Amino acid sequence: MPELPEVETVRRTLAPAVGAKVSALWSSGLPLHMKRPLDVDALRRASVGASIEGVRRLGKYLLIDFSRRSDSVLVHLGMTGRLRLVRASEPRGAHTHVVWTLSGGRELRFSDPRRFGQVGVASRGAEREHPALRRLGVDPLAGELTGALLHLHALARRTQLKTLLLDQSIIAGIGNIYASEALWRAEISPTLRSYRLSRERADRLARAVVAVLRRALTKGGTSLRDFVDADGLEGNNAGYLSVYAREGEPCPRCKAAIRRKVIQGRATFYCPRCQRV
DNA sequence: AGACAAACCTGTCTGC
DNA sequence: TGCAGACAGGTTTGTC
Repeated sequence: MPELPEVETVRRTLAPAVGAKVSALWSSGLPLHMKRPLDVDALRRASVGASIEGVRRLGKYLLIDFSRRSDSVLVHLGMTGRLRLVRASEPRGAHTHVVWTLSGGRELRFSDPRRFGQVGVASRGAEREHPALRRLGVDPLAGELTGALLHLHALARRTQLKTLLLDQSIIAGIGNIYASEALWRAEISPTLRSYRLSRERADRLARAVVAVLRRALTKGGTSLRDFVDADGLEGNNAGYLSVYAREGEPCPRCKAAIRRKVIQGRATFYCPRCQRV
């Protein structure tokens, strides 16, 4: 579900939790990401008794910082994960796996039916040494993504361009929806071999990636089924998708029928006429 | 190097 | 109505 715009939307809607003090932590005890059990003790040490100082985002990961604690809480939403700020009186839905009890009668809850998400801790100030964050590439919303950089990485690889876009060690935050959308916007075929990407098209693609992510963010993210922000609100970007999940519909640019093709095991949508190899 | 499949899980939708 | 199968926004791991 959540790619960079969705994760950033969650981060922003968690702002009202800043300053809240954590009094307790509960866990379902079920393992999350890759069947690894939650380190509940580490989570408690990092958060219980402290106040939330801020929430940061690295790629699709969220980092929650606490006062006077050397570890931050690390959250990845996986496919169906939700991080919600609710009143403690609100009923706890199924698939709730971690709950932080906050001051002011509120709770921060992590739920995830498929349990592909992650909740853990990372050393504050040395987050980048965490295995999950060590190899993250540039952040497209931080102005770090340039055509030159994208071109450099593309030249070094022979893979299909869409696969390159999904590689978090190059650009952190693009997922399956926005990979298709950015390639459509840049008018480049998802199957183009990376090393054949011209510098000019790399510039265009870099701009397209940023534009597509920025617009999605202004719409509060894309909700196709599961995504909601910390307040439980769905995003409004789904209606602005040009090709994703629109197989057979006319291309908004040239009216040719949009096609679906599996690349790297993931559904990929593109216009066969105006996206050229 | 890279393509591919499977694995981790549950829910939903489709077609018979 | 029931059931099987396909599919889902992510990441890791293993095989060829």
